Amino acid sequence: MATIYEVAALAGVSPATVSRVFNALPVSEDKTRRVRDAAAKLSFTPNKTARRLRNQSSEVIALLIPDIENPFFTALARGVEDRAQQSGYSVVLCNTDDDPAKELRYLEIAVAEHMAGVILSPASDESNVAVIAALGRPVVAVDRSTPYPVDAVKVDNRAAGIDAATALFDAGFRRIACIAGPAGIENSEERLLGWRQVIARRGDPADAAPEYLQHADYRVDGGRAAMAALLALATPPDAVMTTNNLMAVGALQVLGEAGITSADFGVAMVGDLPFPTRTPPSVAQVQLPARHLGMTAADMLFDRIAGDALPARTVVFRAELISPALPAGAF
Amino acid sequence: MATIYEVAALAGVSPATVSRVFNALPVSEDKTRRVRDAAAKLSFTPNKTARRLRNQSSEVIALLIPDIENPFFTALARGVEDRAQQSGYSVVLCNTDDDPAKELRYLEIAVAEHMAGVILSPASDESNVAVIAALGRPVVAVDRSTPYPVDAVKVDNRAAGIDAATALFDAGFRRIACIAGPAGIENSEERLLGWRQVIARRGDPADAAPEYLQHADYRVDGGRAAMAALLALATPPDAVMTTNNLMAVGALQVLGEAGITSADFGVAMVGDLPFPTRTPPSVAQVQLPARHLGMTAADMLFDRIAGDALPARTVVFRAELISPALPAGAF
DNA sequence: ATGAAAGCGCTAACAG
DNA sequence: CTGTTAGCGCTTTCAT
Repeated sequence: MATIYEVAALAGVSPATVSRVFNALPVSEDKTRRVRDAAAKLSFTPNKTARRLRNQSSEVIALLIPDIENPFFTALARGVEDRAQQSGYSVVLCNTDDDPAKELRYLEIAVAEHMAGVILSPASDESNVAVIAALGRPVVAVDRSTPYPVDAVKVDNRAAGIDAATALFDAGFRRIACIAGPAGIENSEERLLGWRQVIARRGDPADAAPEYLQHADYRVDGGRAAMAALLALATPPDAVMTTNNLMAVGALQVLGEAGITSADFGVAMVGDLPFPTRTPPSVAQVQLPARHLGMTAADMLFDRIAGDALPARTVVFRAELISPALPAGAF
Repeated sequence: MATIYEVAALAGVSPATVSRVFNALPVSEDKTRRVRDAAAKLSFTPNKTARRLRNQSSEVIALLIPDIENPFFTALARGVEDRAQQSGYSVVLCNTDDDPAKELRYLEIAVAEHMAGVILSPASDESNVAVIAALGRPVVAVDRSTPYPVDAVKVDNRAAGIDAATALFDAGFRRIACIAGPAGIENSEERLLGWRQVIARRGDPADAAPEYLQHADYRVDGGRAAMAALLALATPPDAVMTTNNLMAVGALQVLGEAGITSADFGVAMVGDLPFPTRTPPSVAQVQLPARHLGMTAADMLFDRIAGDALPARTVVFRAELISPALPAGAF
């Protein structure tokens, strides 16, 4: 790894001039060429660590997501990455496991590593965004928001919940259960609210049971457990909606194992069924624009990095219902 | 952000002593306490960038994978991450898109950013591992190997291909097609070889057709296109195996759209069907220990970082066939 | 337009 | 055990 000193010596200029050439500052044409030649000969690459120490900032942003194994978040990550690439930034992907401690650790790393900014999907309301925002580093919340006033990109979760529940009602189901995410995760709470609203407005109280609301973690096994509990009820529901994609996968697995088909049982979800092998899958999906969320969050972050100092904004996307002709047969 | 100088001043010691305390070097108990108190009061965190510039190394490793949206690679990433966490390292996840140029860019970043090591799934045979290995930074190849002599963790791809093809034969299928990955990607070539071997050994030449071998990219749409091409043949196959998970998803989609069930058509894959909604899915899967690959690669990398200088090793895992009672009905 | 020199925050000799 | 000091490689005044 050659340094600017070696390049300077070879080119017969000062280190400062080498630096200027690599930072597109005014340098005479002649010297510019000599520096470039020398740099090429030595295959010189500016040392980013030194530059970072000097500048107190780097061209790296952190993306903190709760579950790297959830296709929703990987699609979101793709969106962020694509935009970052365009802007010459690298993305450090961190998996928080929805663990506030892990999240805090990564936020501190982001500070200590002089990252240019952070995009995160907060693990909880107490997510310590202040840690990083206090240092003047831009932060954008994505998919979930935080009490701390920073930019945010989300979907209209209430509407998404309403759409999912409505699709089941419209298909003729009446005892509609809901498998919600962990209490305290904002987007799940909102989607759940949409379900409640539809039940209250269109349902018959006789069709409702408190057990029709199940809470689970946001993963496949959580969906499985919740669905099993629902089927074990004295009067099981005749349909279920889930507040995310992976819990729907678990629910469908359990339904399949119980030999129940979509002729008997409605399924709707907020999110996209990941890697479906049949088309159309006989479940209603309220599709989330994951990739766009990521792209938009990245755009906002780069605006902030560029110095934009307007008050915090929130962008809300509307999710789109893809409803098959329910009921349809096997799932 | 306080510095060691401020901490030193407050504690009444020299900066070097502060440094020593934070690096667990011998310091008297009294001063240690004073330093810790002062550091706490100033909420001092060592500046990692400065440390990195000084040490020419950091506690960050890079993980380069070809497709972050493929659950196989996210599971692998989880394995790496878990081990890294245990060892106090952070993981920078980079998505190469199987693009050698992007890959090279990330490798150069890994060097310039003073990362402690790299785990990568090479995009091609020409992957310029030399760039990083030449600098004495450890590199471990995972899932795919490279001509450059570095540590590697892989699966027995030939055996996996044989297992997949054999499962279809054993289920009574005879005109067995293969949807292989891009030519030049080692693991696909090996799995394909397994298929060839089974066909040659057990098949009737009359049942074979050159068109039964299709090449596609490693993604869902590639699998779709290849499956459509197979179904359009004058004499279509009666079964297909794919050399990865996502292409199988695409193939299954097309079969479903064509109204073909597993009673008529066998499907096998090297890899795991991601997020299946029915159990057991009526396809044969040769399951890949993705997470273990990641964990093992990380372990090897940390060994190297710790100074292990033995000749390059390759660890090969054996994949495990999960075969349903084929044929079974709807996919 | 260009060079000399200071310093970002930390660690590792080297003295003591 | 502890303090002093010299950099790691780069950017940026401040002169020229």
